[in-house]
Amino acid sequence: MLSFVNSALYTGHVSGVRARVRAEMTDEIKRQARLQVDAAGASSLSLRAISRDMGTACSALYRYFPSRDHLLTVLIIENYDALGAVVEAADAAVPREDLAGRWRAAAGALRRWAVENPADYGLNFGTPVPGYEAPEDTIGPGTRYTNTLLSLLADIHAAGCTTRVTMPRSPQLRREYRAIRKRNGVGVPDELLLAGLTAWMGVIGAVSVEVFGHLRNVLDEPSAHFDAMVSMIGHELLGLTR
Amino acid sequence: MLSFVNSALYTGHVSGVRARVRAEMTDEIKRQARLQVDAAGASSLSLRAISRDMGTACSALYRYFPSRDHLLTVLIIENYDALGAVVEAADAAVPREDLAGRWRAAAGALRRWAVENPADYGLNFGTPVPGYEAPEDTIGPGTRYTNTLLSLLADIHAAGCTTRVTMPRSPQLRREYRAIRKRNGVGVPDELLLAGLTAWMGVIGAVSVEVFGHLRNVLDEPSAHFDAMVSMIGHELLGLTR
DNA sequence: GCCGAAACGCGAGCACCGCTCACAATACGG
DNA sequence: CCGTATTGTGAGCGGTGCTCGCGTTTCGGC
Repeated sequence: MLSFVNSALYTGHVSGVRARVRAEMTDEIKRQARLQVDAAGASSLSLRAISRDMGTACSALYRYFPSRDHLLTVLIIENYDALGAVVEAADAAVPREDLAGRWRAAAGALRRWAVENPADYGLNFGTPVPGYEAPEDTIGPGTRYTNTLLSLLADIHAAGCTTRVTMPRSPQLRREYRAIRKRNGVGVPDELLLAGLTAWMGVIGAVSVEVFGHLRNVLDEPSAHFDAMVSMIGHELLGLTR
Repeated sequence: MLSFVNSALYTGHVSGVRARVRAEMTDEIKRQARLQVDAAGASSLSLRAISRDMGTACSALYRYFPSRDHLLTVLIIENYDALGAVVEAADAAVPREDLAGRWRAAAGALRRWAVENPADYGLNFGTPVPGYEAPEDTIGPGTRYTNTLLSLLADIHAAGCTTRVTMPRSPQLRREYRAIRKRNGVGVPDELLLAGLTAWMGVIGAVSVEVFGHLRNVLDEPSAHFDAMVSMIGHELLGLTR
């Protein structure tokens, strides 16, 4: 992790005083950056402010992160990783045969992480900077939480749950789904894939709408609706009969 | 519209040379701002760059918009209005008794507007600035496209369509839905409200995920999946039998 | 028609930002 | 032990939002 960042800056040995100090410094920069992001959002993250808080020259930070964007990229990667860990843990805490419970747990964990870390959620799932191409390093961690959902989908299929969802006659869409199956190595039928993608987008939409403040004059306590929606999606779309 | 902005700056009569020039100037600023937002995103909107393009002093712009945030707020309001118009037109272009067609048209119009104006969509539905409270003026236009969906929901209920969705035993959620009915004057039963909110969040999630680039390695052409998802939601959740 | 007041355009200026660079100090490895 | 690579420093460049005082222009009431 973080390879692309440090490889361009530091190629020395990992042992020795210097390497340890460097690691501490890097961690402290990230810690301060996270404080700023949580306090005032990613858009107002300032390397100069970090340097002030740390008592160093602002130019010194560029020895550790080549640019503000690279620092933000590292935070994004760590966010994806943290979200992935949270969703995986929630899924793993439920007996594997309780498919509806696992679905609710995974979706609820995603929402809880987002609500507890709104700025981080906004950094990863909000408006991207135009022209900002997600570096390779973000792809791996970025698929961690979706892989949990995909595995759950595979288990749903393996358990013999059948969705009521029907697939439209669209060769193009069938080709897309075939590519997804091949890329991820899951043998989920088209209907369940359609239902699963819809479930995923529904959760992302519900969380985004809540975290980004669009429910202010709609729902007082969005959690009750979220739980009802997730259960309903599991029942009506994913075919989880209980 | 724009009342809160201009009321603090200009209270003169609407006739006369000065008022006309002022209106032209205001429009030109907004035009240039929109060019910048579309080109490089809202985060890099610069009043100084606008002043350079217009050949005026940067301080002159503050006679028209008291701050960069106010200018962005005006753009947000206009975006909500444009989105509302697009969704309303799409809904109105379908025979009122074709409920499934209206649902597909409205959802498709929202997505099309978002895909054609990604920066604008990001400005309204993406990461908000922490601490940024949406001014009163944004609430009205912001509910325009949701009102279309609510009316459609009411027509679905009036047409006798019954959703398969069942409501959980949650007094709190029932209270929330009662408040929504009272606030919007629609007599939609709890089950259909749950289905409708889920449908809305599903659409927002699908569009956000696409526009914000999270489908890059998932779907080559998201429109096919979006159409399938919207039809499926109409059939399975909203109870549109055809 | 005139004259005070309101609105306007302008430029300098403040504090902040990301980022670069030459230079001095330091720790490491051969 | 000494050359070299790494690090910290401060000045500096061009950019940003925003403020303020000034002179000019336009408007509205007398």
